[in-house]
Amino acid sequence: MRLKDNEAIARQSKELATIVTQMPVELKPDDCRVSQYDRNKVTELFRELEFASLLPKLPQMETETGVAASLEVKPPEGDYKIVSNTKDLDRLVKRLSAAKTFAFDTETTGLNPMTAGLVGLSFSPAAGEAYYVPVGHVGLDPIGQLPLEEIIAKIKPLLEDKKLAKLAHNGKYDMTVLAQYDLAVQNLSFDSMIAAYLLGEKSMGLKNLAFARLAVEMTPISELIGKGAKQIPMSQVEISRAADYASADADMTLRLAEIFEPELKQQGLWQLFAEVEMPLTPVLMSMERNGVALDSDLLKQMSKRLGEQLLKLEKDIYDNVGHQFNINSPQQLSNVLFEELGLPTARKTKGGYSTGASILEELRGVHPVIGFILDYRQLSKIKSTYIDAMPSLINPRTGRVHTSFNQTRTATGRLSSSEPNLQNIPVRGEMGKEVRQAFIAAEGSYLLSADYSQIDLRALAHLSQDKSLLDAFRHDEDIHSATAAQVFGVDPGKVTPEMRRTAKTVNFGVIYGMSDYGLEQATGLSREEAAAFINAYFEKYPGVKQYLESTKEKARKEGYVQTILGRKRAIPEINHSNRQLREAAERMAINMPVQGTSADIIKVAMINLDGEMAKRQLKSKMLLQVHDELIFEVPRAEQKEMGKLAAELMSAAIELSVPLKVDVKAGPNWGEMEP
DNA sequence: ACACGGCGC
DNA sequence: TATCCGCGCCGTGTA
Repeated sequence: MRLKDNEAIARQSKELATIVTQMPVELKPDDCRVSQYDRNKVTELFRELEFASLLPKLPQMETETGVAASLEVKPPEGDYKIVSNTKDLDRLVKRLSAAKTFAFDTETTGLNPMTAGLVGLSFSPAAGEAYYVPVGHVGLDPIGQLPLEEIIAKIKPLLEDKKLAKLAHNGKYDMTVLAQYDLAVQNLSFDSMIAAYLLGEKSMGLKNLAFARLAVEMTPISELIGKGAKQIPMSQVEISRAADYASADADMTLRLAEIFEPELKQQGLWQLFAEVEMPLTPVLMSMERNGVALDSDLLKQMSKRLGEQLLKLEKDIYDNVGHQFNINSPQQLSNVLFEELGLPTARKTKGGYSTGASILEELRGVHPVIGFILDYRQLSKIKSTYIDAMPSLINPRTGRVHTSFNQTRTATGRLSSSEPNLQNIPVRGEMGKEVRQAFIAAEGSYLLSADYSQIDLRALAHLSQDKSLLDAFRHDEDIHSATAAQVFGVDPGKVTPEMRRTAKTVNFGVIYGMSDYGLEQATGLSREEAAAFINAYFEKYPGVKQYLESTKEKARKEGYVQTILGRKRAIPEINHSNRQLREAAERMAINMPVQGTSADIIKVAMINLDGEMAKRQLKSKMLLQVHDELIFEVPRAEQKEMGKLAAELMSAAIELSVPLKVDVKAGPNWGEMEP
């Protein structure tokens, strides 16, 4: 079920949306947060969405009109108070102190926590009890505000007190905002967004969760600040209205935590939550706040140079084709190549024939324009995505780019990075390298990179306990060469580069659930050769084959698969009657435990490293994580110690049946690093 | 808003 | 018989 389906349904009927939100989890009567619903409508909807098999699980009708009695959706209700004088503020501080645990939330002027201004703070020490402290509202308002300094001075000791447990929804955001006010939140012990993520909720927004899990329909923020061009900042919203809104946020966060905590425990996810995900949040916050420095001059110079090269390529392309057109439009390009020039076609898309790189690559020799187009594509991608877009993301205050690491985005447990995505900076090719050279270390420092060698395959070796794979890693063999030797049946010394390349493709292919068709596409092999290779592979690695089977079996039986730390991914379509959907589900089931175990490992490493760096009072800073790699900014004097520490703690993060090997490099920028 | 294409691991 | 190998984010064109 995709989110957009839910949203479309939600527009028509909130009640149906609620039911569908619960899908495809087994429905219990309690899950229907509606006063009534029309069973015919639901039936129709489920058939349309191919959920007919779940119809018997719908709560039974209790009346002849087909109306089931259940919970009712309500607006947020509670005792919400505004704190705008010293006496009330002092009282609030005492109340929160006594509670030992409280939820909090911030209202700000924007979405970017690095630049947003604080508008107000809300607190909830108990369900149905919340307080709003306005600090940054502007304009005339019948309700007053205390001075920012007084509020910070009194709230700071609470938020910085390690003995008081804080709850928040997307707490990294609030912590980052408050950090700009020199307030370092300690002991964020429960983030309801992360809890929802681990529990496999479809939508992680507070409003959606409150609706689906608490039967509370919260006010959308657009009701306060508007939307589109007519938006106003929260600072211009009346205090009384902001207070209700913000109080509900803190209140619902607390209530969600109360139901999520037992669920996490019951599902065996508590340790992952409390000892990995929650401790990771402040580490990510500091990485984001650290940011990374850019060589703006180099970017400018590259932009100019690439612009000139692109103009030349454009001319070459137009000359070859005979007229001008928009090369960036796949549709127009398809027309030119396949209609006008009559080149052989491959895959079809909606707008015409596919013009992807792998297809153009096949046509390289057929027409001289193809080479120019491929070059154009490559340069244009690098220029627009990685060069021209970057300067606008430099924070004027820090002069650095501060990516955002999202902890609740991926299906496997990996992090993702956005605004900008620093996890997909080019690395291959001349130009790719040059882009990386624009990511530089501060004066007197180096960038240091520590990356896991073959972590996914090591995770596979551990999970599958395949004897040959374990052996290969225990003897620190070149795994792709070892695979090639095994599968081609030659001596390790006799493996050709070609053989190794094929073996490498297959090693990765296994992790992705590759078919003979997939292998054929990815290599030059014929279908038969590909199938034979895969067969030979599984004969040499029977443990891997067995593991893949048992993983799929687990998904079929339990409905989910897991990583080494118990992280779960639901695989709802594993038993689907549509073969394509079912096989796609199988590939997800195979891939998630491997990719997710790697993610578990590096997360633990990050937490341990952050702790040890603080303990040793190192000046080095963790800047980036790129799935199997950590990048630090390291004063020259700490380079040796930091390299050793990173390698040690990354290797020791989680003990597997095979060693975890870590390679360390350093240099003045991300593009020029040496061991 | 969506599809395509393309960058990373 | 035909067949998209997993996970992301983002710029561009098209609607």
